[in-house]
Amino acid sequence: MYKALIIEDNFEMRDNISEILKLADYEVYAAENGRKGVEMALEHKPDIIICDIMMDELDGYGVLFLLNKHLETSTIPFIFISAKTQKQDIRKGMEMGADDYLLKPFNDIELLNTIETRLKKRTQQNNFYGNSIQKIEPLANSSRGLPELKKMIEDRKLRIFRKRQILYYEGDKVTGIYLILKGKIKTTKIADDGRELTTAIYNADQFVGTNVIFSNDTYIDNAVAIEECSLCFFPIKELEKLISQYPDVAGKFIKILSNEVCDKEEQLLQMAYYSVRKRIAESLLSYHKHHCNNGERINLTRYEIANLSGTAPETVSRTLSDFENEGLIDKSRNELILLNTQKLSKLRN
Amino acid sequence: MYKALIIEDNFEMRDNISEILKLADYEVYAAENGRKGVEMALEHKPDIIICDIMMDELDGYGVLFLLNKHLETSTIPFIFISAKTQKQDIRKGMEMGADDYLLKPFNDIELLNTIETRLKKRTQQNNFYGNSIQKIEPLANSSRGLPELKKMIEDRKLRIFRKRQILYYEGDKVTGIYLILKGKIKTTKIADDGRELTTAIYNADQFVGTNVIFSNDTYIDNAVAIEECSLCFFPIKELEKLISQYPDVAGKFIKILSNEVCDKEEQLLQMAYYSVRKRIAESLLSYHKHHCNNGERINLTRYEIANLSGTAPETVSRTLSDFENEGLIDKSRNELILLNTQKLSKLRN
DNA sequence: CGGGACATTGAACCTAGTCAACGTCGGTGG
DNA sequence: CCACCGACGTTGACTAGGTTCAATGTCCCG
Repeated sequence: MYKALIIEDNFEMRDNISEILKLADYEVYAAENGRKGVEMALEHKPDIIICDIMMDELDGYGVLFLLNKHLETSTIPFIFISAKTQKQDIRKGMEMGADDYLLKPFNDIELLNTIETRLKKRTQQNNFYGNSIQKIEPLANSSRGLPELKKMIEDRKLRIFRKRQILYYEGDKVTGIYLILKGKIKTTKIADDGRELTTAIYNADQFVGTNVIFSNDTYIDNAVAIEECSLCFFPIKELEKLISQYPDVAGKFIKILSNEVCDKEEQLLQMAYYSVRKRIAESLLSYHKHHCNNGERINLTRYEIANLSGTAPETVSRTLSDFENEGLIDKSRNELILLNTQKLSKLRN
Repeated sequence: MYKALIIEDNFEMRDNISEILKLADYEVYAAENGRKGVEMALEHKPDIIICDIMMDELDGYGVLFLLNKHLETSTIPFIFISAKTQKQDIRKGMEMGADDYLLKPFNDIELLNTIETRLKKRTQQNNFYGNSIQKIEPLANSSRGLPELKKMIEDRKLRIFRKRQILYYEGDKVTGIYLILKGKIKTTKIADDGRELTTAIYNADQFVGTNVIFSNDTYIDNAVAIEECSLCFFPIKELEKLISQYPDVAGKFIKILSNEVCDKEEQLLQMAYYSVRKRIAESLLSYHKHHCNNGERINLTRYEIANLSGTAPETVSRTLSDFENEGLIDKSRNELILLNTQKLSKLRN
């Protein structure tokens, strides 16, 4: 029997939903404001949470934010209910990690369907989780501390992030870092005028946010899922404790970090002195090398390529057309193929 | 009684110098080629080495290179003798860490003077060394491994680098990293067309070359002394062993590295989207903040500022003139004073 | 005092950003 | 099912910022 938690300040609405769910054989908990909702979630560990957005004591976004901070509640499917049809509101909810959206008014069927879909999806994820943990094996290959690291991975449930969902913003208080089990994450920095620079793209088996370990209270860049991802979250304190105990874990992160420094230095040189043409070529080559394993195509938008190479989208468009004319690449609207990586890597400046 | 080692393939020359030195009460060893010279240096640990450049088996540069790799011999004063008056040859020798240059022909007085000067200088350095080790104290403040690190620092003799002397080149095999006791070091990368980007400037109490720990076989940037420096060298293997043993040492380096990553990301953003005007301002501010503690002036050449901000020296010149007209800085030929750091940091792009 | 390194200034040129118009695709709603 | 909208891509024209080349000036060192 599944446990469901309803957080809704309107009495009628709350009662109504409770009734429906009880009839559908759920064990139902109900809270009349956000604060109580969070308390109940932590106490009862429900299997699913349905939460209104507009509430007095603590609104739905706040509830989601708080629950995400606790490991035990961060993986519970979370459904917003709201009359807000504004796209940006939905977007905001999704970015924060809500799993679904119920728009008022909705009927019983819609409600139950939505909940069931989410529960089913979560079950699938947990099955998948069994596989992805094996992929971690090589990461935790030997000696003392790394098995502990592996155990940390196993202990925690994985978290699913949707495309475009935000892991953290620059300036957010540091909670922890993420290991990617599946999918791609990009980290970005935003310039004063709003232009965005993609500082890195991470793949499965890589850590995101390592640059805050032992150094920062707040994140110094933004991290966003660029496709559906499953991630494993490591609370910073536990991780730092682990590092302080096990030199092999520490060594692993030193290695990761010094590689990052090397990469960034290289990027820096390119940014400083290479022509846009060359920078775009390098961006494509690098992306291809790290993220297109078996003949996969490059599926970045012009805008994303521009952010990677620090240019304007129009310039990317032009340059790609040039490349195509010169027989260096093949391009369609949303796919790129590198035809001559040799030549691409040896462009004149 | 000082021990002197002469490495010289010409018999007459070698014999001649030996005689002079013996008369001056040195204990003299002589080798007739580079290979033997290195062996003897390692065996006898002389107090000073006089070495010819042009030799068959192993030339003077090779001797110096090999001796620098061994800790026990790397701090021995090293004097080249050569008929080469070419400036670039002298420069090369100096860059490699030779302490002085004797040009053929030279007389007895010149020889003895040169040797004595070097020996005296080395003694002074060793005295100074007693102070600088105390400066390290705060670095090795607590807990288990850091005292070991401190011991490593104490155990090894410091090495003096002259202005413009090279610590390592990009592509060189990694031997170790350096801790700065006094002076400033810059790391640079060179673009294909020869333009140079300064990736960082390091100060006393900072480590240079941390980005190779656990990751690279060869250095990925160049490191040069920008003023007279005393450095402490850590062989990479010993350091990595220490890190593997002591988590607090590891933690220290993780902290250093993640800070570096953060810095470089910020630089990257600036390089990508900031105007040259703003980049130059940021370079000045950053240099001022980190390297001009108590009202010191900024003493970088236009060329160096250009390398820091990824521009052309002419542009720096122009921009600085603009800044001066706007009352933001005061400048003379070789000194800059920031008059209005507030305004400088808030330039429009 | 002369040479060389560094700094300044001018002028020409060119790369890449910006603004704008238009094309194309996919999804949504009437 | 079609029309429309919005997001993304392409192309053109214009512009400005910055590099480059070159000439000249200034300081420091031997």
